[in-house]
Amino acid sequence: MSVVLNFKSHLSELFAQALREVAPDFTQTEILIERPKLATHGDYSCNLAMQLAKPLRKSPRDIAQLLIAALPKSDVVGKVEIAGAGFINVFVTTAAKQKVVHAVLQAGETYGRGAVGAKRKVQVEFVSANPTGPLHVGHGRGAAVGDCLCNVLDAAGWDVTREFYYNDAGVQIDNLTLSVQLRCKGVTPDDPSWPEAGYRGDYIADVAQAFIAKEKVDADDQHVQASGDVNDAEAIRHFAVAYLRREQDLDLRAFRVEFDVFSLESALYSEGKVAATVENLIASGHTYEQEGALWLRTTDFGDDKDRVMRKTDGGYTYFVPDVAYHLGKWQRGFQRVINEQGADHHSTITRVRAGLQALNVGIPQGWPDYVLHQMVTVLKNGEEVKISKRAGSYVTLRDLIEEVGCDATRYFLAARHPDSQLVFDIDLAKSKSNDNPVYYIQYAHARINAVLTQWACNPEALHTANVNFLDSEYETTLLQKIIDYPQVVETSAQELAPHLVAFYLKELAADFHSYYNASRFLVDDDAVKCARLALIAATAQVIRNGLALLGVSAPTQM
RNA sequence: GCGCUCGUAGCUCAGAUGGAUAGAGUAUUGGUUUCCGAAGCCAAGGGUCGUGGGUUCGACUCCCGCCGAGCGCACCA
Repeated sequence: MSVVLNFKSHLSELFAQALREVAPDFTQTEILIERPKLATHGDYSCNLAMQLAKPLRKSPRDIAQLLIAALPKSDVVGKVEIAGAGFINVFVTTAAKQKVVHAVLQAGETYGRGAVGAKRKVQVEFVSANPTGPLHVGHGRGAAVGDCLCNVLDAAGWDVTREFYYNDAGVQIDNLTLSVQLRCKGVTPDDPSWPEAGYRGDYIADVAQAFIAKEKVDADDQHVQASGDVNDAEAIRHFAVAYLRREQDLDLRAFRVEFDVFSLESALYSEGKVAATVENLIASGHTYEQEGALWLRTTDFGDDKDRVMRKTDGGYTYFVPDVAYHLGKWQRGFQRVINEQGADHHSTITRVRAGLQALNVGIPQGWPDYVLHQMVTVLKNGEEVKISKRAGSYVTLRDLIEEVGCDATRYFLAARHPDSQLVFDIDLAKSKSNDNPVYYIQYAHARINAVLTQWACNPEALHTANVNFLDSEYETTLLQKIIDYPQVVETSAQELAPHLVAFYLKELAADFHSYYNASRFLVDDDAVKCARLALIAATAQVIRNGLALLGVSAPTQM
């Protein structure tokens, strides 16, 4: 006999059976089981009776009465009540809830993992910063959200590939090359001859110095040796890109973010994929020539105006390699592709999708998915810091990690809905870092560890604890919260909203802290002691599992 | 002007698929430790969910108008 812990789906099945008996003609009605906000409304609530009121021409409360009478017997279901306009409120038996403790202790770090992803291949592209400067706060948000999203999808059973795409061709790289070259020749940004589009940050001087010193750089499986020849623009370009890629990589590593695949824009050209894509688009009949340029009729696919593909100078606009790149993602067999980007890139969505539709190779409309995070505003000394790459005014991800710490930075950047703008107050994060909710969660974990350490027995003994003793209000609340965890992971993956995990953990920690303050654990009665310790050990496990999804550490002491 | 995202407590933010009395944290005020970690706990005050309509048994949630904020509107990426 398997232990029922997914009460939601279990109840859903019970109500489906009752529905077949009460209203055989309406078995298609969707059965919604939700968690009521108020404890007095039970553990789970069903509004089926209200939905059936109209078609059955009966009062919701009467229908509720019939449904309850037809509900199959289950060990899970305790009290069932009709409330309000016709809600059916179900109270789950404490015995059923108590079973979660051993389930968690047995499952360990796999507790909360699900199978809805069915091992389907999903690719998440995120950060994808151009190698023209250090990573800043905005990239940090992308890194935190993207990485947590990957963790959550993985936990939900998807086969996740993390990918970083970088533009190592095009005008911005030309500007970078020129800027480094000028620096090599001793020209500084305050010189009147410094180009308008040049990069002015101090890091340009670092790159130039390294190039002149003939340094060797390892990045993305490439090993680049600087020639030191300041007149060789191609050598400078190659070196500068590798150098900045290495710097970004070090930052990402310090932020605990790792990628499976790095894709280069230049490779799309050298492998002929851009040219092939252009030919296919021309063959599709969705292009035309006008004023010496080649256009794609993106208005055929919902864009507000057509877009240039090939400029009058013969070069391609950026979105052509983008389409080629995404075609490649499709051909690599990803049923699902998610692009995590800053909201300032939202205009590319329509263009890329239009290009893919125009290719007419069976890519579904609305493919790929996008998660766009809104902009991050940085406050320092109470004033907004304007971020300008060219001017070199920056708040780098490295600064944040060093000043605030990796855990707090990750939590802060991932714990908000991507759609909402984020104010990162550096002074607050630095000077009052104890206010950060991440410490509240970690503290709960450390506290549990302290108790278990003082108990000084083998935790294996907890596997045989008699959980029947866990019946106080604090305990059932905590049990229910632990039971909710797998559902949180699933919803988080479904909504592409990793911040839900962060909020859940805060609630879990709060339930634990309340329990902790109202209870004693190292009591004389061995059976009671083991039961309580088993519960908090399970709580610690869920905290660890949740923090792991956020990429935040779970210290045993702090 | 057009498009995307948003507007919830003084501040920072949750409220998936419409549900019952809209929630946390922080700040403010008061209480809490001879006892396992007080980075904690308990309690109080604080709201016309930007605004005006609409849809229905029911709207913070869906639709329309208006006001406000951010981001886009290149043969840059």
